[in-house]
Amino acid sequence: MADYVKKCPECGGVNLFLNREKGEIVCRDCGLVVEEKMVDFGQEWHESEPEDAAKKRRTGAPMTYTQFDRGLGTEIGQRGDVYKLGDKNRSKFMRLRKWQSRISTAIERNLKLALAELKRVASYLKLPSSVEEEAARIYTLAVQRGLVRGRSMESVVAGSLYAACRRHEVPRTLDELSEASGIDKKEIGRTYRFVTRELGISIMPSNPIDYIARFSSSLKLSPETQSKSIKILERAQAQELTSGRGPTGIAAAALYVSALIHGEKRTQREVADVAGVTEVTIRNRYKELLEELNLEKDVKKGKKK
DNA sequence: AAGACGAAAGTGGTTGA
DNA sequence: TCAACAACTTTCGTCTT
Repeated sequence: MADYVKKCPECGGVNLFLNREKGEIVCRDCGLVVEEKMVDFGQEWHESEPEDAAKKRRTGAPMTYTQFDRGLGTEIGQRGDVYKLGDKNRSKFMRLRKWQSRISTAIERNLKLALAELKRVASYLKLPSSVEEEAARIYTLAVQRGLVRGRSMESVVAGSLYAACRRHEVPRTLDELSEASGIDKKEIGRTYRFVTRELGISIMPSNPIDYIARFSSSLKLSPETQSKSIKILERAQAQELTSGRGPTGIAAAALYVSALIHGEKRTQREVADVAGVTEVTIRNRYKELLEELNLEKDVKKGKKK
């Protein structure tokens, strides 16, 4: 499912990730979309059954959204970088301005505020623009369904972003979302669950491997260590070691082991902080990994270096 | 002195009656 | 709605480097 190719033109990172499903290559260090072959990011409720009018109807007025999607989709295709962000924003707000004439002012005003907040949080987290767009779409749907009622706008924004991250397999932890948005972690989790359930958005359980790139670069580990940890994770998954466990803990443990193997020792504390788990959790996962995958000898080899 | 290890008790979320 | 349960955290004492 994942291939690693060449280097990111923006930051020189090696964490380029090809997502075949969506046909895009994303740099996981800086979030740059390096290449995008497939334009349509539309959700399944739009694209999967274009002729099925009954199903379409359940999300309200699909044509408006489809146009919205398409318009943005072509923009994302450009080799956007920080310097071009300004242009993108401008055209997005132009588009929003167009909406003003069509949509009631109450909803429109809320959206404007919310999208500004969304943009702020997204850029704080350095999220790819595709994720930001997805989150905006989710939020818009949530507003139309009246899901914001009784909840703060900010928490729904955070929840939408979290959902968008998960869908695009560039996961951020609830802690990170919480720090960026200033919303309580629990609250984000709640609205996230609520919104995804109400909108019928299905989300795969997040994969520990998705966290590796980011943790690894925070810890300044070598690419070898990083790919080794992914191999470890793949083996662990094959042996059902990962199910039911928190993905961040497993990712952290795999990274810790593989750092030991390659003689790039990091303390449990360091890894734990980056991953947002405790040392104890790392130890537990670490122990499981060692005995299930007999990595003891490899670790010893690493120590000699 | 710092890190690693493990036991024990506590917390918040999920599940199933 | 409530109790059981698993994963994770907190805290703390001991061992290792």
